[in-house]
Amino acid sequence: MASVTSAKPPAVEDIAAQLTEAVLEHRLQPGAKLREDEVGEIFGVSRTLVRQALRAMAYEGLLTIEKNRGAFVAKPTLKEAREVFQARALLEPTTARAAAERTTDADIALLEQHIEEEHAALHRDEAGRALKLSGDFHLEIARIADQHTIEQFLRQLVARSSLVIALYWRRRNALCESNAHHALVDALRGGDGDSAEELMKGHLMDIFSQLDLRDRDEGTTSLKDALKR
Amino acid sequence: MASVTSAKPPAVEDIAAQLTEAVLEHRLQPGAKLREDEVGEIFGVSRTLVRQALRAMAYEGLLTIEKNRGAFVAKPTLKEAREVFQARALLEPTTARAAAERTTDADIALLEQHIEEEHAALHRDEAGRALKLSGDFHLEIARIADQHTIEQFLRQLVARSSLVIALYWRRRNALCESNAHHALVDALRGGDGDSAEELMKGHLMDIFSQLDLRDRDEGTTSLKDALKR
DNA sequence: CCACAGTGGATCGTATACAATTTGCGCTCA
DNA sequence: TGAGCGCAAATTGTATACGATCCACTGTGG
Repeated sequence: MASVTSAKPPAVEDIAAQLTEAVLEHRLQPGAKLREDEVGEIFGVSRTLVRQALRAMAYEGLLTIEKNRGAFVAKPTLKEAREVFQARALLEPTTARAAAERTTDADIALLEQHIEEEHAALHRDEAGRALKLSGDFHLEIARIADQHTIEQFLRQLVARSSLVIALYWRRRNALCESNAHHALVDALRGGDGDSAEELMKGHLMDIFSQLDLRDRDEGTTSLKDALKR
Repeated sequence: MASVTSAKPPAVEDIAAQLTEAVLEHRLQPGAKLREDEVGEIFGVSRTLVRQALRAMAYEGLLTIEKNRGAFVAKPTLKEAREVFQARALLEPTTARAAAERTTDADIALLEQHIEEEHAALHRDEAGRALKLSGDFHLEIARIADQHTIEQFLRQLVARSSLVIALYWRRRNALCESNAHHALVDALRGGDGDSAEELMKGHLMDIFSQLDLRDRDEGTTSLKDALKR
């Protein structure tokens, strides 16, 4: 878990941000438990603030809070995994189109820097970090489109996508998609809304198709039930 | 504000639910302040639970929490108002189409009952209550479509729509849309996805066009900026 | 040897106490 | 008279204390 480098007073958002980063980078695996005392001790705050942070993350769908049991990194079911990408498929292509109409040179530079960092992270064998940066790329497009509401929804969906990938990713070999991001930047630079929309649609389908979402034995869905017969 | 009719121990969800209902029914106007002590006294709980409820509502976009100042019923800006309906336009038509494929007789009965209640509320001159029921109708469709993730997003959007309507509704005369809901039910009953999608799209455009979203002096949107020139 | 009830420790849920911040009022002084 | 300073009341932010719940362990009885 991330160390506390700040001088004195970490706020709720800091706690949530660091924990979120750890989840998105797969340093905290789905199912991992986050005890309030433990987290509080790490950040040097009382449980009050920790609870706020954990609840905020639960609202984002990153954690599951079970009454009297504690907070756990969420484990999306197959159905939830499909829903996440179905929702993204509804929101992102149109948003990419809108972004194409408004992209500035500064935006392009920022996006390219993003891709660069992602590439560098991969080179350093930091797959988790690369994945997070890849997600941020998608959020950046929503920001360019100046659609704050959709951006907030996408924040949740991208985060939950990270959990889905942690659970259902097929191959272990790295990414295959930095091309897709490059192509998107080209479309945005050219102000080509049609292409941007189509590229985004295809990109999402690509990711989705690389997940293993066949029905399977649902993990820890009760050994008891499995043996009941 | 709603009285506490329950016997003994109101939980966080109860508090949030009652407050939310009050906002959706316009018994609490945008800008209204919710003091923690006051709310706590009404519900007979400590500020701890009230704070949880208020934060939950803030995540839904119903309240704005200003640090050290308190919680206020949100006042969506023009931009936010537009964004809410743009997001709904992306999510709801496709969801209505999906719902048409899965609608059962029980669903139809429930939807019709909904319309009936809405009508009755209007007859009793409870415009706020009718508005809330109208929102629930839209959520019900997402539920029928079995899209839990989208339903959650829509819950936020519908709730915020209620605030938008409180602020930007043009005419004071009642509703004009119970027809639209009837037509949707017909399409769903017939399993006609195409119609359902089109009807929903038109319905949203209708509502949107009845809002007064011309640029205007944005209330408290920073006197400072307004005087800067 | 296994099943099961009792018990203790760990952990979360809620209330309360205290600290920090804001805000409005009144006082002073030019 | 009016502007500015400062204090006090009100309100929120954070920490801590206490109670409730869950869970694993242990010991006993069959």
